[in-house]
Amino acid sequence: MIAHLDLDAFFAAVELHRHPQLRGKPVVVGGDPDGRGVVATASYEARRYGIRSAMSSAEARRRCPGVIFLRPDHRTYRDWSRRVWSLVAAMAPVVEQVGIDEGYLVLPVGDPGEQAALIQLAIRERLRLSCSLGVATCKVVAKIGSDVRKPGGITLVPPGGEAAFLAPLPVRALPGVGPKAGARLAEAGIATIGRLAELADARLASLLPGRVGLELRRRAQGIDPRPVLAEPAEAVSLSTEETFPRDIGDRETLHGYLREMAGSLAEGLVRRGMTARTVTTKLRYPDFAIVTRSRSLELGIDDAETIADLACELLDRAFKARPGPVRLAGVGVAGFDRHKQLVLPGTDAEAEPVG
DNA sequence: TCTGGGGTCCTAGGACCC
DNA sequence: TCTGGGGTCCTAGGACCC
Ligand SMILES: [Mg+2]
Ligand SMILES: [Mg+2]
Repeated sequence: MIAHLDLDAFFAAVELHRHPQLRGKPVVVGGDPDGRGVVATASYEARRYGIRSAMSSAEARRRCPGVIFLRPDHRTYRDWSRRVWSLVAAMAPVVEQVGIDEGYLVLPVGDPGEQAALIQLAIRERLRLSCSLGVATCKVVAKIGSDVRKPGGITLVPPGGEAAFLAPLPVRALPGVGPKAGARLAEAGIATIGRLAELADARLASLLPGRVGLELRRRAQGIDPRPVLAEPAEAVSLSTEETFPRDIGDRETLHGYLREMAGSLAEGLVRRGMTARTVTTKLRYPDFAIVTRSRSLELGIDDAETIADLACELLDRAFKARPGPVRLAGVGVAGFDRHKQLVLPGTDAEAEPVG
């Protein structure tokens, strides 16, 4: 059996440790309510006012004028996250962290419900943090399980009971069914995971085309062969972006921001001992449309100048397709290679034509 | 003064290769 | 010489997750 563990209102919970006088009050961790900020996490008291993650901070304040806003402090959350996951790692044989506040674990031998309760208790007693767990035979069922009795819940789905557990739940509870897929399914009258699970091939293909639909139907049936991985996945991209308080149309001003972002990306690459072969510039326009332009090089780079020059050139290219102003600009790098990698002598064999 | 920031993965067409 | 069938890489866009 495996478990999915998810910390409850994690950012808000960490902030309540730093500001205990705020306990019991509605608290939002998020961006500027007088600007373009959004809610990252709302405390459970704030949720009583209908405040939710991703809601604009201005809307959150309309719903609860007395709500206390705190800016996110990711470094501190990462520190707390490390404490949680090293504690869990000491109690479970295999741990795969998949986000700052959640992960999968293989439970130690013994009664799975008891083991999950022990881990939950340890996190509560040692770190004073609340978490929820789902225990099941596969990832997707464990993950949904951790969600259904939040906060502070444990849900155990017995082997063989997966499909029956999932069937009555709303289709949006299935990870991978987001706003778009959820709306398409709702239009078609598919409200529950059970209905998705029993869709015939043709109907599925018309509603959720491609491999995505096939995979979601398998998950809806409680079938998910993904293993719990002991090794963290290698990063495939690194990016930084900024939403401006006011839209910016001036090319030179944007170049300045892009150069700054290029600098922090270069730092990130050097710190990781990586080089990148692809640079991408991203723009978001007032109508929320996103335009990206990217360019790949033959050799990897990790210096601020080169990334900055490319990012600015890509912005100019994007502006030819669609001129500004923009509300957001960003730069990303991808196509990583290990820095100072040993170059091996060529081992290519001559390939034969096929067919 | 609606709508963050950092990510992953998928799709689809064209280039190019065998 | 009316037209195969892969495969990979690149680019751009998009859905989704926390
Ligand atoms: Mg959580
Ligand atoms: Mg989570």
